[in-house]
Amino acid sequence: MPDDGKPDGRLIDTRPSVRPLDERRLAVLRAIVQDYVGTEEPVGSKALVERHNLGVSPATVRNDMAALEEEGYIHQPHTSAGRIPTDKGYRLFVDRLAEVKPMTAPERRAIRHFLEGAVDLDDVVARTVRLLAQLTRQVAVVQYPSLTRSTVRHIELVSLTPTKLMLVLITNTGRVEQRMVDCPAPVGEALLGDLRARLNGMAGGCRLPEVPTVLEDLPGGFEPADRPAVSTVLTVLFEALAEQNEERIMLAGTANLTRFGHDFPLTIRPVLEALEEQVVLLRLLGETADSAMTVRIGHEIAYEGLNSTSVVSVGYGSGDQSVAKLGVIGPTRMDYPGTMGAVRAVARYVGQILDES
Amino acid sequence: MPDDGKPDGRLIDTRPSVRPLDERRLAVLRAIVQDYVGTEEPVGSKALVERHNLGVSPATVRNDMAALEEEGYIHQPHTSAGRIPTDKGYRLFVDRLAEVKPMTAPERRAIRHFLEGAVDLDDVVARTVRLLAQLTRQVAVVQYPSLTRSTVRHIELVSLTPTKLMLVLITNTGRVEQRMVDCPAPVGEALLGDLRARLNGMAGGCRLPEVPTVLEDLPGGFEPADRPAVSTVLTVLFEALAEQNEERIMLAGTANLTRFGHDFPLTIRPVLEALEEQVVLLRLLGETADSAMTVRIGHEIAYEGLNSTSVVSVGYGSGDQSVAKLGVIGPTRMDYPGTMGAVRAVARYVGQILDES
DNA sequence: ACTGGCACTCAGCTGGGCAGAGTGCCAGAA
DNA sequence: TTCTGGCACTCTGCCCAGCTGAGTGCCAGT
Repeated sequence: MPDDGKPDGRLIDTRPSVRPLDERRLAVLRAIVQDYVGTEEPVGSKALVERHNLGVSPATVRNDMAALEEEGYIHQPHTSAGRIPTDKGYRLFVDRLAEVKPMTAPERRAIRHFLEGAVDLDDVVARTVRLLAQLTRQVAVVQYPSLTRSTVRHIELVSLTPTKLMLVLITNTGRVEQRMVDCPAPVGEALLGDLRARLNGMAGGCRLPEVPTVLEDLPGGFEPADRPAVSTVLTVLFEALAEQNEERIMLAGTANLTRFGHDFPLTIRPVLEALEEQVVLLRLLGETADSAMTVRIGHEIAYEGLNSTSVVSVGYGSGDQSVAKLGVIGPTRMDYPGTMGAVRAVARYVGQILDES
Repeated sequence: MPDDGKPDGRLIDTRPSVRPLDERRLAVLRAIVQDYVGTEEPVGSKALVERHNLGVSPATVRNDMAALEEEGYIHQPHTSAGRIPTDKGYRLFVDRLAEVKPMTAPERRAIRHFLEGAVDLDDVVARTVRLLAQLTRQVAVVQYPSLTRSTVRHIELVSLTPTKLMLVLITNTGRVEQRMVDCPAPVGEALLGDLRARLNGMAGGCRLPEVPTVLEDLPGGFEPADRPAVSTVLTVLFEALAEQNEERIMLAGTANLTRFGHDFPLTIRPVLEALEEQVVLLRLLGETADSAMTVRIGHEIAYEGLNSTSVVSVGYGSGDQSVAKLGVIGPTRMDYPGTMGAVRAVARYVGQILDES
């Protein structure tokens, strides 16, 4: 179907001088991507017209393909083979040619049901990551809800020996962090109780990043003799808060890497290496936009070992606040609409589950 | 070098009637294993005599090989190829022909130094598993120190709402477990303090499995009105203790799977799948003898997906008590002496580190 | 602007032939 | 009896050539 004058204010100039890709060419590209993703084999002009009914002849399609190749959207492994999409081709496909494929109602029910069985935060994350791996048949990554957006539910101090305390921080997302504190002087029960009460009174309900500001002046309210101990506790607490940006991640579905492709011994190695580096994964997820779904394709990914993969990621959270990210990693030739649908659906339901708990 | 009369009390009957494998044949088997592990290729008689100086001719070695094959220790992929060891051959090698290769002094220093940097239990385990993967160039598995052998350092109760408590259990191995408790009736501060004190007084220092016995009669010591709440807390505590047999595991070095062999797309898949199943890994480690090092080879492993791998595992712990297991998983054709040396050394040093903290 | 036809290219398969590694066996030496 | 050298045999792996088929680019014609 040709350009029949979309209301873009240029009805007269029906053929703007810059017309790199008309409708049919896009349709051809879309068809190439779909076929290649399905068959894993370079797709030729003849097969294309047979499988999709674009009402033109192979020769015409060949011309379009030549143009698409010229512009860098597809590429020929060797003369006289079919075409395969380039990273740029997938990019165009994702941006303009594909719609996120929504999950069916039974699928949605299954997701919800599966996640609802979780008993604690660990379990929620574990179930989510497995579910995502299974739905997409790819490698799934889920980041634990970050502490930076959560709030203090309770701070507990436990005396282990006269000078040794255990500091326990409990957040509203159910996460618990503990730290040892070596105090410079013995801490009595009275002081401990007082400190515990004041900590909770002042910081309870605060967002974690705000805690240092809120507690800044706390030592001043204590007897001079007690101040060193109080300061030590605070230091440790602040450290714990800061360190929480070093976040945890859970992984599943690595066995799906074996479905990567023919040449996979070469591709799979760097991917496995990348997956072992929490740092890499965290950076990967970190680059995800907060609300919208992010798709990074092949060389768009900064980390070299993942240049033959694509990453689909999105934030999830309770309410509309995103508290962490999740996503999947797969070969560039992946089913983008389906993957994006699954990722979106799972993110949505995890968010709901977190809300409820 | 022929049998020159070792003092085994049978100087006269130099050739006992049962002589399935004499010295040289064992030497041949040993040489085959060593070469095959090194080259990954079937090893022939000629190459053997060249590389190891068994002072005999290839023809003689051939005869020995025929005998070894007859007995099932080695096997020929096809006529006119060299031999490769069978699982049974590796077994014999490990049991009788190989010595655990001790780490060199610099290696030991490096291990120790690397582990000493750890800041908490998670970090110890994380470092251990990475270290082990790096040393052996295989997949490493480390089980978290089990709770069943550890003791109670502290039990903390925190009131979140009048009827909602948070129970925190801290063990001497540094592990922290928390549980929510929903009480049937409001719990006042006085009761909470009392309960906390009694819990710690009675259970502090106890081994975890003994805790239920020790605390059995606790509710009786409280006012009748408070007993339901106390019972609820105990129930949750006991649950937490029981659940801890569901232990955690950490994994590293999966990228080393790519060094598995030529045919690895087929082998690697079930292995990756197995590695994702904590249950499988736990059972694998569970079958490890408590003190001695265990080596399971190929089909000796109950789990089918791992039938082309070998597992070297050993317990580790503080003092001489084993609190958990660790090990590595690699192809059956692995460097057993080296791997065993590394596993043993790492286990030893983790034990020491745990002792110190 | 599209189509049919044509010549061309090239990967992948097939089959034959060859080299090399390795074996088993046997007769003779130690 | 045990080892050795020699010999014939069996394979796999590799190379080469030729063929087939899929796919292309181009061009002339509608």
